[in-house]
Amino acid sequence: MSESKSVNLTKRATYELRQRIIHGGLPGGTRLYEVALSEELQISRTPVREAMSRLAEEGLLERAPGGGFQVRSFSLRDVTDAIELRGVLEGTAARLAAEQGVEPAQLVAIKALLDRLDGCFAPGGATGREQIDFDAYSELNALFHQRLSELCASPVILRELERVVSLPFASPSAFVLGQADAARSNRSLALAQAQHRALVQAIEQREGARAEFIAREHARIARGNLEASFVSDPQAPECVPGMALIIR
Amino acid sequence: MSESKSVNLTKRATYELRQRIIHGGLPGGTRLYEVALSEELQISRTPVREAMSRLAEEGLLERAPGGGFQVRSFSLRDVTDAIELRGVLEGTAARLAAEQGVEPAQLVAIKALLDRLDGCFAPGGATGREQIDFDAYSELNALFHQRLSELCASPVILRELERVVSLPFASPSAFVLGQADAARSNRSLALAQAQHRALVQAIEQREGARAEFIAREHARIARGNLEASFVSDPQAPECVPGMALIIR
DNA sequence: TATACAGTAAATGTATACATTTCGCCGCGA
DNA sequence: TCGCGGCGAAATGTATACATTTACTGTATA
Repeated sequence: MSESKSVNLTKRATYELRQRIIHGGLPGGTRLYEVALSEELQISRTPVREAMSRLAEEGLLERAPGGGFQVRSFSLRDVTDAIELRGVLEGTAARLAAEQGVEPAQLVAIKALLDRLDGCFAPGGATGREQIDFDAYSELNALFHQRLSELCASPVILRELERVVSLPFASPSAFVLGQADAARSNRSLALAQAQHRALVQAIEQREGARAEFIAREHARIARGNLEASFVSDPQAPECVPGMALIIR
Repeated sequence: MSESKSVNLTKRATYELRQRIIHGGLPGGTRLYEVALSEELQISRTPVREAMSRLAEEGLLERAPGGGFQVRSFSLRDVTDAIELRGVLEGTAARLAAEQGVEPAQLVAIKALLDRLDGCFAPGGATGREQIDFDAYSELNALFHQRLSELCASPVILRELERVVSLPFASPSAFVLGQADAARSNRSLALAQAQHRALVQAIEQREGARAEFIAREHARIARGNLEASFVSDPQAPECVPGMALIIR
């Protein structure tokens, strides 16, 4: 608990509320009352209000009709669409990067990331089953997607992409961790990594359409994993952050 | 000036600031100071602050590094990208609509809009040059794009689309009005209307890929008009709302 | 001359009192 | 029983005093 730093109260309130929303402390649809929250957080109404405003900007809250805020709730369809949207936007970024061409240094850097991602697949030894370092993969994967998006050098595209990705279940690494079915998980990640390589190759060879569609297909893995999560444990797949937001 | 209604002060401040930003009273990059603005608008700091927060959410302001806000400024490239992004998102909406299929009633409604758009092209009589009702076209065009986006029945997609379109120069009707070159303008609008029809046809026939790419190409008309505006009058094409935001 | 530091003015951040609006509840009447 | 209307509690909206942070500027020292 190092959140009670000397940073300002708005940030504290923002952080605290975000945590509660993502982890299910404030389920989707919950109305947030300024007075109640400020008493609970021991922070006056002004920063709490400001925090809510920022979380609305972030997409976790929505403004209620007669003023005030409530926790945004997402149907399974909404989540599917958000992932699809990420695929479309990443695809656009990749296409633009391919069309415009990218700095050699950036290509070198992103290829280095590819190699590091490969390093997460430890040789399985005699068992034949690879042991995957999920935490490292998850982190590097997020970084890879970030760098990939930056290749298009478009602040406008990047901004919207960041916005979509800020929804926890739509982020590229949302479904990496804690999948119930280990075998399925290994297959997903191997396929995903193959797509990562193909994407970089397409951009390097300036194949815009190919890059775009690989990125879209890549996002479909997440979509598949989401649906698998719901099938395997429709009750509470709490492994995935932000799952609490999804109404069942 | 009916803006000094009895609505609350936050809305007044939001409206007033938005107007100033769009019409160039507050050029891109301008830092907004709460105290100065609240004195000028005769409104206390709290609603002014709230208004700035909302305009940041809208994309017209950005949060400055050390706190506070400044007017967002857009390069020509940013505007181009925003229009491209609109094309991509409208394309996605159209594709999803085609893939899922839409209610017959909605198709009927949007076809009625197509007919009304046709009505804006008055027969040119003996001159052979059509007289176009630009204002009516502009309004119907905006409505058409709105309805078209709604066909995909996806709140998530619609939300992001609304966000992009809220940038005045990225809206579908941004470049309809006040084009310097009348002949060019007529050609654009006729082409655009042909694309409108093709789009609806593609959706009706469930041709997702076709619908997507027509929508993208459709947005390219706006991009072309933007570039034409800059070539014809690089100084101050004040005809297009939001043009003041673009740094030259 | 450049840099670092301190002082100060002005900005944003915070708390809170007060104003206004909203919404639900209750009672009255048709 | 249903609907309308007003009353009241509780919510958000607003103003403002005060706190804190930031950033600039001027000066002193290396």
